[in-house]
Amino acid sequence: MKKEDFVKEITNIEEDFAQWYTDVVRKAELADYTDTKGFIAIRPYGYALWENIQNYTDKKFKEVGVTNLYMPVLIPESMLQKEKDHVEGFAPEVAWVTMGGGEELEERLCIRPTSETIMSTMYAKWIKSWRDLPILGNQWCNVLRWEKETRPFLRSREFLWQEGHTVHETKEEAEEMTLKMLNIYADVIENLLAIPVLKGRKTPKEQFAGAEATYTVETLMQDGRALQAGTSHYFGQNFTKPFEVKFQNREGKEEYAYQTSWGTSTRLIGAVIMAHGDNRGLKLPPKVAPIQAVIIPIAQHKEGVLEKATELYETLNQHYRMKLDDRDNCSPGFKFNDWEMRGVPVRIEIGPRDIENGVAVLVRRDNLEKETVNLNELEDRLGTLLEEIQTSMFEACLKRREEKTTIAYTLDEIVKNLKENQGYVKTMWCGDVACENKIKDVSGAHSRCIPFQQEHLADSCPVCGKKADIMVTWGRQY
RNA sequence: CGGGGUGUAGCGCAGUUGGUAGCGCGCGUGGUUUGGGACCAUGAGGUCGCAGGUUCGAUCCCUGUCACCCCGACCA
Repeated sequence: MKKEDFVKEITNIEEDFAQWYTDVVRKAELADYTDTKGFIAIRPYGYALWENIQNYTDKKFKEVGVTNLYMPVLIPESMLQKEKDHVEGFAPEVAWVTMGGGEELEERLCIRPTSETIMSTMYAKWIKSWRDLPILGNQWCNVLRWEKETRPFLRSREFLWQEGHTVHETKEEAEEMTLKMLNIYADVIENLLAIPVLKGRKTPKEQFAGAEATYTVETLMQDGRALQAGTSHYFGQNFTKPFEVKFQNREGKEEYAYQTSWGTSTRLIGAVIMAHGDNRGLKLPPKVAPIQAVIIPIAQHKEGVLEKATELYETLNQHYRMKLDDRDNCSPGFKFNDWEMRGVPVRIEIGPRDIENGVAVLVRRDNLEKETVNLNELEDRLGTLLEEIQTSMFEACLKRREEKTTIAYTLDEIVKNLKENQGYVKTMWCGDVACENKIKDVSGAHSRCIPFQQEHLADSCPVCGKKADIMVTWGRQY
């Protein structure tokens, strides 16, 4: 087969980013479409990625005292109705169960789009006194949202996520928890997934249905579109009042508790694909890669090659997630491309020539640089190389984000910058939702957030010209 | 949900002015190969997205529907 034919295997990333994305999802065997719209099958390689994200995140949760629990997938309609804003926000995309055991149900049950209502209901039963607080619960589960437009990992009708729901004695403690969890998300995304985040608070318009404040970690993809990667909400007493989550405080008086919730999903897999990938396919940061290095024997039928490769595998596999590709029905060249498509950070080539010289060849996926390493230094070098790759992938991503971030002082500039550069546009904002809507209408960009790191760019709002002292970052989103 | 596009073998595509299908890759088997997508031989694999309609006959024409992709509106 000629080389040009293989190039067509996935769409060129510069030509059609969206198609490139779905090609990579399929060719790297992360996920596949099923017969039901918006429901994907996550394949073993994609699920392994999710498990690595889960393990890292779950450990961070537990370090701050969060414990896992599980709530039912079905929620009675009356329970969902209790918080007005929340229902209004979610009702349009809820799926309902109306039959059971062949009979119509007395009350229809919704398939959870999120679990604030049932969590609050159960917490109300468990909380009597201030001594029962805080409750720091989290569940790893699936939820359903009947989306119109779907795309693997980024927006499917069913998705896997974690949702944490905590209840506190005081407003201050709940607010502190909200930010603590946001910082864990930032840690996961930056340190594990090698994607820089923009931390900030959502504008009231973009806030979660029922929240008093929503904080977000925003990421930017290679095509310049923004992706909300995780959110953390402070609810105040918005849910504890209708759900009667009450406790006797230290003075013996009955009081409503303060609540938070926070979530991140398999969408993070989509973020990894779109933040790092290239025309060879997926590019995985070493820390999250299911396979950190693949060993490819060259001329493996020759005396001693496979033995040496196996020996290397067994040694390295004690400290790294390794794979030995000993398939005898494909050529080395095929294997190189195959593992590049799957984004494995390092490839180790070992052939007769290397064995004779006591070396192996290491090739890094991120920039395809090759180096020859003595076998007795291989283990150490692999370790430092994986760290180097992790760091340089983060830096490359950060650099792209900086290049795609601009400042605008007028409405025209916002539109112009988004058209020319995509990416983030920073402006001042007066705080009026009318100006926010205006920007969305003319540019197609939503406010990403009010970044924690504020800058004073100007004195007035680019839309209405009134006094503005809030800086907002805008961008077109997924 | 509006505008546009695409559905033929696992993947990429031909094709039949209406007479029920072919190519390349991949896959099975045997052999030769192996430092960037190997080669020879041989073989398996398709109710032409689905449902109606027109017709002696539909993969092809008509209608509907479903799925996927793109651009908008809505959302993790």
